[in-house]
Amino acid sequence: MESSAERDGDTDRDDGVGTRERIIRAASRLMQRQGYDGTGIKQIAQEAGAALASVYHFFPGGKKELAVAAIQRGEEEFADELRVAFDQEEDPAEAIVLCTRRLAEGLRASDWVDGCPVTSTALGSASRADDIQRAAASAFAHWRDLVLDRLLRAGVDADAAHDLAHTVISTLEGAELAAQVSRDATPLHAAGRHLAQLIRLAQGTPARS
Amino acid sequence: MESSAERDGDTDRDDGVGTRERIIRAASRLMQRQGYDGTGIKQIAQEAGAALASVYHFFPGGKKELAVAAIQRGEEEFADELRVAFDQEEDPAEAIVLCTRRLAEGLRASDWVDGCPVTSTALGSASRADDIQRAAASAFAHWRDLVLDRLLRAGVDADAAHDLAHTVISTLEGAELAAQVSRDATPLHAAGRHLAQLIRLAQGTPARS
DNA sequence: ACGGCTCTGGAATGAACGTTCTACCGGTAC
DNA sequence: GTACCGGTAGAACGTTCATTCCAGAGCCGT
Repeated sequence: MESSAERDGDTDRDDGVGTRERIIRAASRLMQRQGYDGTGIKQIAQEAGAALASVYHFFPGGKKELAVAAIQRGEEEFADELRVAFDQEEDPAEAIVLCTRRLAEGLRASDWVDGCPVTSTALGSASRADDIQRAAASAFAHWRDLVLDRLLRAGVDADAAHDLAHTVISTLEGAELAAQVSRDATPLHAAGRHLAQLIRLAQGTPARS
Repeated sequence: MESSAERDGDTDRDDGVGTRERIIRAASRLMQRQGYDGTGIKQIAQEAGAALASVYHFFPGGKKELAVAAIQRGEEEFADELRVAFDQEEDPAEAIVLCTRRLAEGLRASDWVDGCPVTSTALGSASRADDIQRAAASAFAHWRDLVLDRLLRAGVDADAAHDLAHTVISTLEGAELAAQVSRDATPLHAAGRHLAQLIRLAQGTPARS
């Protein structure tokens, strides 16, 4: 499945990263910007600095298998961002606010083209390939579990925490989408404030008025 | 290559619905399911029961112009749903809950393929065509204004209402996305509950100073 | 009957798509 | 050395794509 160590003897030839890794990165980034159908395999190979045959060597399942790998990569990236935010802010409400701020920064830095890598890859292709739909669903579930875990540790009631974890992910996702489409970070900032409000409410702490 | 020429509901013969209208409907429905790049113009023409040349006759701008029309159609559809919900429920919080329920029903009825028509059409193509991005942004802004208007009439403080309108749209959008990808209505139901909570909170908080 | 209009049928174009194939290179193992 | 194997280069496959063009259908007021 996934081999974390990608070095044989001396490396640091090209980018210090193996070909397979470069292909995944290129696929993830391109599909994030152009969607599944809008991204060609030849384009991925070129962007990765790899040969076309190499793509099919590492991903014999073709474009679909590549999309699954790209989605899993995107899942890990955002999961890391969530973990970092929860690590930097001990208050879960503040952590979510920090998260929205980071998303807004990333979006603006890319001139509003780098949205959620999972969403754009999965939308439109999920109805044709079950593997892709399953990978995207797994990403959402994984992120939700990270939030759920933090909410439970913050003393939120179990039933409320399950619901709230859903809404945190939905709102983050939707706000990033709205911000990307509108080319304006306001949806993300509003989402951060309101999610913090909901989390504080669920914790039993009186919210800011 | 014969695949279900006409079926499902009504394929809109000459029942007073002109060719141009049928093309818009087909484009909107197909791009909603398959995205911009995943939908071919020939497929749209076939689904609409129209000639390929007719598509270019009514939409000389080609696929891009067609996508803009499809997005505008999707905008109107959801705006109507919002208005109906606000009309049926006098409490804005309950109206949003009703809205999430309707979205969940529609999603399940289509076997989780008919998500937000604007999102799937705009994602991935907006970075290449400014017209499409602008149409999608306008859709989000229009929906937001509908919510904002209702919140203001419900006595919500102006500043709070602006923010809350953003979050209502973001969360509805994100929850529909999460529900579609996960093939599970839970995100929408949770979103309804939490948005109602936020709205009631904003209604009960009088404007300060 | 007429020309003038909107709309359509079907073929054609050139480019891009995903995928497959064969030949080849640089190693390590024998 | 020779044999082998993971990885690469590039051409070729058949298909589909968006778009264009033109000849002709249907209908209109005259």
